[in-house]
Amino acid sequence: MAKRVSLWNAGCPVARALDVIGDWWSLLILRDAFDGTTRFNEFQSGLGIAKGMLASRLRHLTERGILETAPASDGTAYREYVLTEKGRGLFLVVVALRQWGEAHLYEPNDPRSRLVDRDAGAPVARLVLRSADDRRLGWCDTRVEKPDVT
Amino acid sequence: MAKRVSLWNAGCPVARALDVIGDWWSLLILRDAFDGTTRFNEFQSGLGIAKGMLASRLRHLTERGILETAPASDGTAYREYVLTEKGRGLFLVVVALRQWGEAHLYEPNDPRSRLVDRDAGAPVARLVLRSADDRRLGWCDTRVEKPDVT
DNA sequence: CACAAGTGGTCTCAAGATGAAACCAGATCG
DNA sequence: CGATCTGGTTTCATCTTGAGACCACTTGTG
Repeated sequence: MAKRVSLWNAGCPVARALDVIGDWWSLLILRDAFDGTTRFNEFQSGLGIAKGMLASRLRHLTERGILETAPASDGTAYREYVLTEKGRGLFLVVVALRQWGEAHLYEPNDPRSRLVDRDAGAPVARLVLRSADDRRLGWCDTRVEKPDVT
Repeated sequence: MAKRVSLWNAGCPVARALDVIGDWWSLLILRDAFDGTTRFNEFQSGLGIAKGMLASRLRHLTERGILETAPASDGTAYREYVLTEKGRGLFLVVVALRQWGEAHLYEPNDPRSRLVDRDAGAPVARLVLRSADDRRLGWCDTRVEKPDVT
């Protein structure tokens, strides 16, 4: 689905990433995929998305190598959508969004889903940015280095 | 700008976060903001966004407490848009997107911007998800725990 | 096997979101 | 003071999205 503007050729990885998953639905579809959803109808009823949109998004994510279709694991002739390695790489993006949402968008006691460690059952730790030599870095300890234009 | 569907009341922090910054332009605006952009015209020419859209997005981000307007730091009577504490919290989301883009969307030698440690000048380390007791966690080591519905 | 229901879509149409460009008021510059 | 820059608003044409009808194939039921 051609966007009005394509960022595909941008020299910035953020822009290129958004070109692939920057629309309203893609990250929600991925969130559900990480949560175990695999079937068209599951996505559709879970998200309340229009079928046409869902078909278009799933096609797009598949073309971009984030999802792939596989024969249904329950033995029926239907297909299911599963995350590829590349798609699983987006897990941290979803986690970062979740942690920001938890920290800034809820009152302390609002009910909300939590991401927990499967073994311990405890909430996961907050993500932290570190330098190559393992110092903790904040936003202002970093800068963006433009590519060489030589 | 009311979206067709609002996710604001979702019990999922990911959905609620996307309700705020899930559209095509918001994360790009934030990326530029993290990169030091503060003025309307800077955003507009840097992104190639239509002025109406930009005004609408900036208003939205301001209403949601992610940006705020301040008197221009250069002494003129103009205003500038700066990130709030809440907005700076989105830094890790942008970093996660960047790292995924770098890892999966570029050929090894394609030129691209990099996020580097300001002191050492070296690229930052990859984000890692850890448990409360500091074990490294992968996607399948976690699960989403739904809120109590008692 | 016949038939109803479920799955995984496509197609169409109205409404909403977006891009482009004109226009404008106040601030700044020379 | 007039020209230009900044930070928008308004309007309009176009693209995207949501809702729902429709359809082919699969599965389940008797």
